[in-house]
Amino acid sequence: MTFLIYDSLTKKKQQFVPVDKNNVRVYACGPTVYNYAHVGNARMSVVTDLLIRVLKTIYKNVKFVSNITDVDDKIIEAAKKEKVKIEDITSKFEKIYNQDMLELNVRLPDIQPKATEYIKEMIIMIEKLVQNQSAYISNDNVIFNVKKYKHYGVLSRRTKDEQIAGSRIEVADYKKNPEDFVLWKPSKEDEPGWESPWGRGRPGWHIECSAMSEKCLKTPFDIHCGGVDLTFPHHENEIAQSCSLVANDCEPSEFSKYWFHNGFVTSNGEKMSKSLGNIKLVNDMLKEYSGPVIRLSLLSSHYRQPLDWSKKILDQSKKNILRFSKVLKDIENKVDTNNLNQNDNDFIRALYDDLNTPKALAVLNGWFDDLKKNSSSNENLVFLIKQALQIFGLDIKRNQSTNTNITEEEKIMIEKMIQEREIARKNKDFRKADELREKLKEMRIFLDDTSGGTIWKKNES
RNA sequence: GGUGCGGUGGCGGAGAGGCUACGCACCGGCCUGCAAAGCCGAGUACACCGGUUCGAAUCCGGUCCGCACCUCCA
Repeated sequence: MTFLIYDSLTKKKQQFVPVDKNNVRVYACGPTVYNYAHVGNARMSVVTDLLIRVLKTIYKNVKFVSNITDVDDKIIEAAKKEKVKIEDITSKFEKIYNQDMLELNVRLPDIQPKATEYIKEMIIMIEKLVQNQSAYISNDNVIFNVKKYKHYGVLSRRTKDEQIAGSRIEVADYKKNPEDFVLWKPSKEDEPGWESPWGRGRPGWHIECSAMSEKCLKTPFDIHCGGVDLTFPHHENEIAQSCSLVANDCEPSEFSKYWFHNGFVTSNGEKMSKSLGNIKLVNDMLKEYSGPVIRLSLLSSHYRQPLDWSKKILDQSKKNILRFSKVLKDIENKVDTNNLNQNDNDFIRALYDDLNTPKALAVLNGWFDDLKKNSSSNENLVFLIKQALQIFGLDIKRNQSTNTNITEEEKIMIEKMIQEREIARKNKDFRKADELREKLKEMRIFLDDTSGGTIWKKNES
């Protein structure tokens, strides 16, 4: 089976051939931790998590590294505003980020390096770039000279000159070229800083990923992931830095072989932005929807397509998850999937075609239908479904609602009302029975008359 | 102005020269005291205009519209 992956460097679907099939290596640009994670962050994490799960069906050893950016101007700003220490902000939001992602069943990366722990590596890298004249010092900043790298612009398909007219680039006067970027900048007294050959300062944004990916994975590695918005300038600059360490004309693929970018999330058709106040936080959504529901929503369209986030998409996923869980209840412990691995089926074939999740979902739906028709007697089907859900990362059991936040008193009252309704039903006093159903509904208690008696659920999901 | 991605039924969303996915909603039927769930069934589609072809939603040319990036952003 071959895995096809769309490579944004060549702008084509490519057959995935690892650098070393015994050690497949993937890097993803992680979050800057100064705020709660939003749906956009979540999409990147979930999609990358799926990529890793799929790669693991083919390759035994897959090493996944995704960083935490814990030094950045936005963090400094946030700390100033809150009047707390930088570390208080970063450690708080790092924890929240990982917790939120865990709720979405995103596995932790094998290594989650923090930028501040790799300052030494960054300095060494910058020194080399200064030495080989890829970078220059100006106004106490170390700046990368974009003109020195032959392939600058290949990833984003931009030539330096054509985008300047009409763009919003403001050229800092200490730069030789407008798109030159900062590798190292001086820090003020009250800003975090490290001693360096250029005085006390801190790294620019891009160098951290070059340093951490090199250190944790060794270059060239296989896949570099991130949101589309990172293609320019972040990834373009990463390529320039990392490749310039080797040679001025070093091919971009000598850094990472494939580039994997997920599409943007909009909110009700609009870009999520602070000014519009429409940033959807994972943390908030988890109060209303379960992890699997959010995860399924994020995977319901192809990862490269734009995704418009709305209540509708969540409600739709919620129904689908509910439907799955109903069927699943009957087959609970039928087959142990732990040590099984069968990857020659339509579901996996869809995923091997550049992670076609909608198609894979369609296959899964078909299996659920078959299973219902064969009254859960087909062991192979049960196995396939369980494996598929595992690869998708949908832990549906976790979705099952429990009536936990209900007090004993409420419980007694509810059960009393249900009993009352039972009596009314037996006496064919259906008007009273319906009244009781309505009353409970107003309390968000939903009744379900089954052959085994009436069961109830609060705010059913 | 430059770059990239799109416009598919009421909605979400794959596909990609003939077999017209899939899900949600809606409608009809079965079931049910009524609901819910489940089951069975029906319907509606490929932005526009040309062209190529026996045949185009799918290829080619043009037009219109949307989104994102070019500044921090996943």
